[in-house]
Amino acid sequence: MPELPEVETVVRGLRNTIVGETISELEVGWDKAFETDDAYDAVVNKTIKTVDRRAKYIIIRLDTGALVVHLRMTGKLTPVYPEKHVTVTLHFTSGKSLYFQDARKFGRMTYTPDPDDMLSHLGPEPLGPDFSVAIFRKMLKSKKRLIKPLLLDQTFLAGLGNIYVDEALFQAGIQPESLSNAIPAKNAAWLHSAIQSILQNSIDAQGTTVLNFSHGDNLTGTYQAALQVYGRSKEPCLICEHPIKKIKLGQRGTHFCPTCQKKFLR
DNA sequence: CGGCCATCCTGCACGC
DNA sequence: TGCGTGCAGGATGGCC
Repeated sequence: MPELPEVETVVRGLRNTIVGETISELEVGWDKAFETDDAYDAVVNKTIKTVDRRAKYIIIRLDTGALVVHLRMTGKLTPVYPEKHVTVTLHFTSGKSLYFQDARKFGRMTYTPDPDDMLSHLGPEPLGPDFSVAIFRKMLKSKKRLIKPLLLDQTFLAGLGNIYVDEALFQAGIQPESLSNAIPAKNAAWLHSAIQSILQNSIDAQGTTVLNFSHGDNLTGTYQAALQVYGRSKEPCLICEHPIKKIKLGQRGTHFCPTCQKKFLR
């Protein structure tokens, strides 16, 4: 499923392909994918000005207002007509189209007059300029929550998904059931560093690959091979060879090394 | 407030 | 081979 780096790659592709296009028609193939209420008039005959990313949301800004897209698990945006699972289509006056393809139908497209307001509940961007180690330490101290569900909470920190949280906690030596306010300063700094490097390395890896903008189905090549705990249940830890453990935490599959990652409770 | 649960969906891995 | 079952997951909202 698309994590933040995949969404960033999609956004960069869209900047090259749909900016400047004028929407001539909005076609909804799956009602829940786009609540149309007043959207039709707000969207048709509008021109795409910019494409931005906020966390895992894609913001397609129009003359006024914006289309906000979340790909969730299986969503893709592609200029090539996919034979199946098309939930929304934007047709352009140029004759081109943009297809929202989503096999599992979790993805959503929304029209909003004010995207910044719509997304104002989100926490800081992990790669943003304000997300310093000092700030992060304060954020962790201010909560008394299990670290894994906390990192997945988009109002706390925006853009991390299940896979990258498991990887970041492994790199920082923190057991996922640790309490946020009990994490030592050193581990908090490692976690901060791990979050940023995992995201940045993954973005860089995709940026160096030739990809069309329909990319985003899976973790591709480079980064897939770099996963150290996710999906490696019962396989030996790459550091200590102890079997990787998998538990359920906050409804999510959670992978960690019981010996390399310490459980901080107070 | 924090944690847990169900919900939405369908492809896919697995077992018989 | 083919079928049935269960799992996967991001975000939201309800409940205790």
